[in-house]
Amino acid sequence: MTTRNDTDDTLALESQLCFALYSTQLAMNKLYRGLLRELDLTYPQYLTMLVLWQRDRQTVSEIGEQLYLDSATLTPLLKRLEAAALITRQRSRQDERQVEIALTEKGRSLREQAKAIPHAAGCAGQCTPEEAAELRDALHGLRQRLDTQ
Amino acid sequence: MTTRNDTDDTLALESQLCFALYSTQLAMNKLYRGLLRELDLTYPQYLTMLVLWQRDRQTVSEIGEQLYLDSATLTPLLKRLEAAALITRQRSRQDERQVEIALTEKGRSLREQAKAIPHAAGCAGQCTPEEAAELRDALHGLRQRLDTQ
DNA sequence: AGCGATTGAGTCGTGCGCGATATAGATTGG
DNA sequence: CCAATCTATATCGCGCACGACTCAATCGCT
Repeated sequence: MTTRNDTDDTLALESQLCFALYSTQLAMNKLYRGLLRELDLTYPQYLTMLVLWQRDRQTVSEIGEQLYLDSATLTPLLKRLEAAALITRQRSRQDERQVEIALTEKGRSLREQAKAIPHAAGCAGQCTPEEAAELRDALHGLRQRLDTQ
Repeated sequence: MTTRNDTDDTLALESQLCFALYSTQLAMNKLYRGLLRELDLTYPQYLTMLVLWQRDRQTVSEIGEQLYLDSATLTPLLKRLEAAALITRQRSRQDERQVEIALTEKGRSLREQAKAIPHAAGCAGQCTPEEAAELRDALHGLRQRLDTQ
C-alpha cells in the first residue's frame, strides 16, 4: 500500500531512463546548433566531419558504421557537405559499388575552427572532464547492450 | 609528448559525451520502435500519451513544457494522434487561443497495453533498476544545466 | 564461364525537431 | 474603449532517421 498503488507510476515520464536520454539529447542538440552556427554545420554533419578528420578517404558505409547511420541518412547529408565544398564523393575504382568520401582543402581547414567546440560544449554543460567521461562511458555501455539486442 | 600530440584527440568521436548521448538515443529509439509497433505509436507519440495518462485534459503548451517540445512539433503529432482516435483536440471556451487535448476511451484503454513497455525496455537494456535510476538522474542533471544556459 | 546470392549506394515516403513567421484571441495602458 | 502588446497555436521549410525498396557491381559456387 505504501509503495504500490493502482495508478502506479511505472509509466511516469520523469521516472523513465528513455525520456531522460531523449530530452537531454534534445538539449544537447540545441546547444550544438548554436555552437555550430558559425561553422555552418548541422550536428550530424559535424559528426561526419569528425569521422573524416580522424581518417580521410572513407566509404559511405565505413562512415555509417562509426555513426550508426545507414545510407538513407548519409547519402543526402553527404551531398549537402559536397554542395558546401567540404568533401568530394567519387566511385571507387576497385569496387564500383563503393563511393569514397574525401575532404577538400576547405573541409580540412575547418578542423581548426572546430577545435574550440568540445571545450565550449563542456563549459556549457558545466561538466568536469571526469564527470563527462563517466557519463560517456555509462552511455557507451548502454548503447552496446542495446545494439546487441 | 606522451599525452599530447599535434593530431590531438579532443575531436575524437568516441571521446565525446555528445556523441555517446546521440548514438545511445538512436539505439534507444530503435528499441522503442520495435516495442511500440503493436501499439501503433511512434516514440514521441508514446511520450505524449505518457503525459496524458498522468493527467488528462492539458493544453498543447502544457504538454510541450513537459516534453521540451514546441507547437511546431506537437501540432502535427497531436493531429496524428487525433486521426488515430486516441485523443480529441478542442479550443478552450475560456481562452480561445488554447487547445485542450483529452484522451478518448480508446486512448485511455491503450494504457493497459503500455504498462508492459518500461519493463520490456529495461530488460532489453539489461539495466538493473538501480543502474537505470543512476544514469537517469545524471542525465536529468545534465539536461538541467544545458537548459539554464 | 555463368548464374544466383550478396553487398553498397541511392531513392521514396513518413514522422519528427525546430527556426522563422503568421494569425487570432487576450491583456494592458492611456 | 481602443490601440499596442503579448500569448497560444498553427504553418512553412529544411534536415535528419529509417523502413522498404531498387539497381548495379561483386562474390561464391559449381
